[in-house]
Amino acid sequence: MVSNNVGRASIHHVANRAGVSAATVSKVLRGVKTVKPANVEKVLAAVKELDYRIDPLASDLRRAKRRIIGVIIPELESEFFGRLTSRLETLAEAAGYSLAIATSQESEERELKLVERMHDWRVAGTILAPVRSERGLGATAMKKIGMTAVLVDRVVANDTFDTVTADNANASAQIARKLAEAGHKHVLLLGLNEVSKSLRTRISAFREEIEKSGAEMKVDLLLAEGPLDDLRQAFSNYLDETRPTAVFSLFQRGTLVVLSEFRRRAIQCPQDISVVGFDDAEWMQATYPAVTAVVQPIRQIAERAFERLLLRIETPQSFAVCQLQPCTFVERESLVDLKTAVLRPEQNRRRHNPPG
Amino acid sequence: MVSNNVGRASIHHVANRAGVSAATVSKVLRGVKTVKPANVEKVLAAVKELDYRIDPLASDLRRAKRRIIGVIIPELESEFFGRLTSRLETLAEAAGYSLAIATSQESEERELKLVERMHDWRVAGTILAPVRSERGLGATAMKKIGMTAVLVDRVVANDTFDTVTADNANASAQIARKLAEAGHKHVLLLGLNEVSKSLRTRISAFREEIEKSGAEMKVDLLLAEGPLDDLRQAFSNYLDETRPTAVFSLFQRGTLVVLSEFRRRAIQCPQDISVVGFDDAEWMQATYPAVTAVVQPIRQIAERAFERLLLRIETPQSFAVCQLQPCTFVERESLVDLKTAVLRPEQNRRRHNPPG
DNA sequence: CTTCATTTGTAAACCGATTTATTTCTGTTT
DNA sequence: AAACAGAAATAAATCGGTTTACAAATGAAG
Repeated sequence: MVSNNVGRASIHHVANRAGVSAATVSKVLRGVKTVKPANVEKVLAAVKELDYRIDPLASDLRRAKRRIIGVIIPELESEFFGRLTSRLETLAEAAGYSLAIATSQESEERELKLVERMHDWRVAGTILAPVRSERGLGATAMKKIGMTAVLVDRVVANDTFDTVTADNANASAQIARKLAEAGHKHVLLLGLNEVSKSLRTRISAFREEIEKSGAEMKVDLLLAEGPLDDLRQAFSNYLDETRPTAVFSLFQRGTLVVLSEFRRRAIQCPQDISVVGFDDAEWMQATYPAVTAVVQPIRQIAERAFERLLLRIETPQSFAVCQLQPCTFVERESLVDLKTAVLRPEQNRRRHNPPG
Repeated sequence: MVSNNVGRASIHHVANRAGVSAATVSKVLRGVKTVKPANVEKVLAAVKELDYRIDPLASDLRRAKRRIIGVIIPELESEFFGRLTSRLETLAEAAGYSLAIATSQESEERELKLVERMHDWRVAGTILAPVRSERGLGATAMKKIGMTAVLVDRVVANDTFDTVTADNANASAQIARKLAEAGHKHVLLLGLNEVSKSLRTRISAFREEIEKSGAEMKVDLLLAEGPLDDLRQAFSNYLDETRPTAVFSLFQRGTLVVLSEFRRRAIQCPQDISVVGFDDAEWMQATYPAVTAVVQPIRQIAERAFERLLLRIETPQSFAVCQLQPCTFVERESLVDLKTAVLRPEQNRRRHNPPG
């Protein structure tokens, strides 16, 4: 029986050509040993002649487990998730899986839909970087469904799923300590998307560290939901009435907002206000000034997450582990020690007047 | 006959529950009208009770065309392809397709493998952003296979595939004109990955424009294959012996190399050397100085490409079209007019000595 | 009350693979 | 040469759907 799928040979074509049954072809291709060498030859020849390749989806259908791993991330436009996904792709391929990548676009409703889609696709497992946290719509649905999954990035420990994330708390506390030691007595924490677990962790860890250490510091917090411009506006309003000695941006694009607003207002950084950013980017070495930042261990997050997922796919695990990957810290120019710094205002003026 | 796939109801379960045949269930679900309302009710009820959802892969298997569109891009770590992919995802979903995203990691061999994988997956069509050009390994294989595809970004017109790309030539010529008009008589073109068609177009268009206009300008070209650090080194060596009046970086990360090398050497931009970048990024407004750049119409590229692909999937087209999407231009601070600018060196010194 | 034309419903084939249960082919051993 | 064990090959069932071809039910016309 020869089918009608234009241009593409099926296993039956090969069987015909080789004068054997489809079952034999399947065996040869999967390397089952119980085939006479002469027949192996014939099959291989037919495969070559017909340019035959297994249809992995048809194959998976019968095997009842698909060699596809779902990846759901909030967005693809920042370096963080791009890098993460890229690394996951490499790992997945090495393990014989393909990736089904989808972005929730920072929407929990969409996240839920995507979880369902992954379920429909019968993926072997899913790596979810939730919009919100391990209690969000997506993760909740996964739990109900009983999906094999690992949660990354905007999560904390959880008793259903393995979680892998940067050690936000530690990194944030470290920044708090540094700022306190550098004599900063008034710091603004700047964030977006209050809903993200990572952000909340960064905020609370900062506060707790200050409290614990007994340092004398006023900590302001500025958050804005929705588009980045809202945050820009809020930050601008804030600066109209307050001048902290340092700003700690809790996410990458926030750092950009800070820098560009400083520029617009001709605020000198770090002389007037210091800046530290959570989440490093390549461009931070080229800004004015170069930004001191926390760098997240993206590679490690990807690797640990994938490792756990594979483990769970292959052997059902009894309890969930929570892995915190340590961040590192790049010291550049944007953060000064108020106690030791001797500021020479004359040399620090920028030449351009702020545009507009 | 009730199957064994744990936890998941199949169409047969639903048929049983509703007391009809699987064929009827299929019809109801696909909205075929020839089903008695009473049966529609029963099926819908059973679907809800069993939480049934069609397995799209099994469904596609029989339909012989899969509702999956392949996307092959060189990398996911830069804004450009992240944005492009994101947009494509939205478009694909609106049209009832899922995306299979894969990165060639700037390797043509990998690109070829991915084309083959997409073919194995029997995708309805593929959008390829080639590592090299419309004549690279991937596109060649696609042609041989007879795959429905659209080529984007690093391509020019082609008689087999539709191509969609930024109008590199025009944008580059425009930069050439601007530089000439601003009195720059010695310009360095800085690029990576000589193999990319876009880059080659940008270079040749620049040269041709200068030649055509008869402007008097020395044009140097610096390229480096492989890692970015090679380019950094090459650029550093170049600066040891030459000082152009302007650098035109032909790609985004090149602009970063230029800026950081300037910083290291305490070269004043734009007073000592001007900079223009191809491919804008959000961070370019926060660098020192803010970078004047060409911005690529990513959204439009995604939309035109998807539109053409859909057209080809639905009705085989006879001949290929080539769409050039116009770029725009953001004027910021890094490019000066040598004829009018009055430079005041005293105010332009940066305060920090270059590190190291 | 037939007869014929429509609707509506379903059994069975099919998509392209894998897996099972069974048959056929070997090669020994009596 | 018959009997039997082990190896190799295959027919058929299966995965979860869709589609086809035909049968059954319904309705209208004669």
